[in-house]
Amino acid sequence: MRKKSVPTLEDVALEANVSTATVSRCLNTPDRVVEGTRLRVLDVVQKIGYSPNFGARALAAKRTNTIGAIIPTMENAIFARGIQAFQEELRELGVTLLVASSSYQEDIEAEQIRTLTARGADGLLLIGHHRNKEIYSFLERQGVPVLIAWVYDPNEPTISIGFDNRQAMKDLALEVIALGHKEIGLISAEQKGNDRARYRITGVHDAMQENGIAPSSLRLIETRYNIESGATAFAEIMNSHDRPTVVMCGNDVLAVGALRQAKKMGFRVPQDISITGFDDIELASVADPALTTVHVPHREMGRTAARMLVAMVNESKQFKSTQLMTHICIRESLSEPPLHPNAST
Amino acid sequence: MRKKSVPTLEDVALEANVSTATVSRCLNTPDRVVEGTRLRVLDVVQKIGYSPNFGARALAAKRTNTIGAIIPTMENAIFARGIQAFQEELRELGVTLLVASSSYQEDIEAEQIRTLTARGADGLLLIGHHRNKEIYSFLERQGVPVLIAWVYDPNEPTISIGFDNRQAMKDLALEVIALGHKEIGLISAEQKGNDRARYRITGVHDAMQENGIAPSSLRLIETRYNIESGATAFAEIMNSHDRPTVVMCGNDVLAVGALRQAKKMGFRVPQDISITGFDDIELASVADPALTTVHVPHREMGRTAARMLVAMVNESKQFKSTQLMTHICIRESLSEPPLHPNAST
DNA sequence: TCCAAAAATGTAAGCGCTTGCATTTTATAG
DNA sequence: CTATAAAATGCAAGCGCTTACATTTTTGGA
Repeated sequence: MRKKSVPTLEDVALEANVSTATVSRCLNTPDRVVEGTRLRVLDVVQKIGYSPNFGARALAAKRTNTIGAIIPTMENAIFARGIQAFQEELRELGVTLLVASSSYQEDIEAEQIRTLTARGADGLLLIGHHRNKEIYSFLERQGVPVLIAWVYDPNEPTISIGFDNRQAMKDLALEVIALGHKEIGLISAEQKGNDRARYRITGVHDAMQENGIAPSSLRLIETRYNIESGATAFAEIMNSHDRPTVVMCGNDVLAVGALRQAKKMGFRVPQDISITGFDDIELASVADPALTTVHVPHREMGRTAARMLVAMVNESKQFKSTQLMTHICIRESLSEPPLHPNAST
Repeated sequence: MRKKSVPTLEDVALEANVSTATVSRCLNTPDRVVEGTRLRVLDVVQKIGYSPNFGARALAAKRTNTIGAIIPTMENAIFARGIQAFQEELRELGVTLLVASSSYQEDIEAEQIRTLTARGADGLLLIGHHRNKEIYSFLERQGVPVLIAWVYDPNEPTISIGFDNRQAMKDLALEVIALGHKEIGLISAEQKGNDRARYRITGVHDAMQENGIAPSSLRLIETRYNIESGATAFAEIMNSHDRPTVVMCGNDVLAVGALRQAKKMGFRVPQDISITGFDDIELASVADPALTTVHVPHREMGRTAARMLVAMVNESKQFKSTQLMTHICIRESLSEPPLHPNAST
């Protein structure tokens, strides 16, 4: 029976007849070891299947080559593409990514932040600015650089990479209004702890204001982020006595839910009711009718975020927030309002 | 200026006037410390914002309360729901989840396995049985229990939790054939290194065989896992001289791509061509027409996997593979074959 | 009040690795 | 061939934590 315990640096050293220091150097700074020795050592490493203990390494070297990311959810595609790109780029930079998800809950996020930090993440990617002050000071105390993604807000103290949610949604709302819509419904994710949602709502308000439509006339429903909730919210809006002519949605997932519910309730989209989304995830173009939405450059955001964060870890100079541009993606689900709004159903 | 360095156990001990052992116990086995002391210590912990160093802890305790999972991709929803459930359950068990994705590449997966192991994952969740022998022996040497998910195959030496991909696909194919289809197309993920794909193909073969249809008549295309590829493959199949009357797809993502392409090419689904999927992810019910597919109990699989794996880590007794049942989910995209197959387009 | 057993706490030895510094070996030049 | 600088390697001190074992304190019965 093979010796059960996992081989350590020392085992390699003994077997290769060198000191542990040399083995360590073979692994970390190979050019500081003469070729013969190096080959011999690496051979032994192979042979006995040595694999360095990460904890010990982190402890001794105070560096882990690891970056953590905490996203609100893995369950829908909103963050998936961006994170995937983030991970790919990190890999190329020789950095490992640890992902955790918080289920949109602040306390869970805080816990995950502690976990990842304790695990020695050299840097952290977080979504959105909104979170407890204490967390920021904790992070600062730990000396862990943080990059905020999916938002661009140069006024926040923490560096961010992303887009202007408020402006993007405003642009879309302007488009909607330009088509003649005055009665607007909005299905949003819950604002609490979610600044993206908040910014987007404000964007709609802005556009209404600018066109002399009272922002208070907005039919706003806040709900959880999934298709079902989108459907329910849509039903609620459409069953009220003053139906809007367009239902804008805080993201594509909600919009797809709305779309489905519209179909179920017998509304034709966009003839009877227009629906818009946000994010331009795959779902948006697959839906029928295809969703008019705001295109977000997820992959670009992920890759850039990776490079920025790694730079932040390595260099201590001051970085600045980066803005990415979104654009409106006109597809089929948005048109002029019907002439006789309540004709159908 | 505050002292820059991160507080350690010793700092807490000094401040609270106890030994480091006591502080450690307050954190790990609070009932072994008298209340007064415990409160005082925890107070100090709070005050100076102490957070234990994971590496040191893992090093000393030889246990990390962490489980790793490596999935082929985060980019589409196939694994998302299962992993989300897995994570939720782990959380309840007080275990942290580390997720990595391999982009369907064996070498990347091997690397991630090493990484997660080195990081001290107490156990590992992997998808599918197929991988290099060496990896299994490496894992065994490291003493890291492994659970394979998304597959059930009691003949494999490694414990698995999942469903019988072959049988499930066979059942669906039987259904398809029962409707009268004889000309069958199949869009599959690449078989290489993907036993789920392989099992599913075999399942279709089985059903054909059983009905006296030559398995060799199957129009099979292997492609990458995304909507676009599904669309391309569908076009290829339908542009060939002997079109099938039904295109089965290895998963819903491919099926949605096929659906989209069908629409684009002017085929009515299911009147002109039937399409089926596999997995029953959200996309399937949202698509138009809604996809006939195989429902996989993702959440149940995730939760059960979590409990099993944690048990495997804690108890060393022998575990056995668990099978979950799938069922066919009949929706709109499948019907009888058209009377005059090549009437349209 | 005293004593043994139980409970609480302290002491200190590692866990496996990196790295500054000391020592040995090799290369270079005179 | 020798002296010296440079390269390679070894030595050993931690990194921050857990835990077996030792010591001190508390508890409770006689």
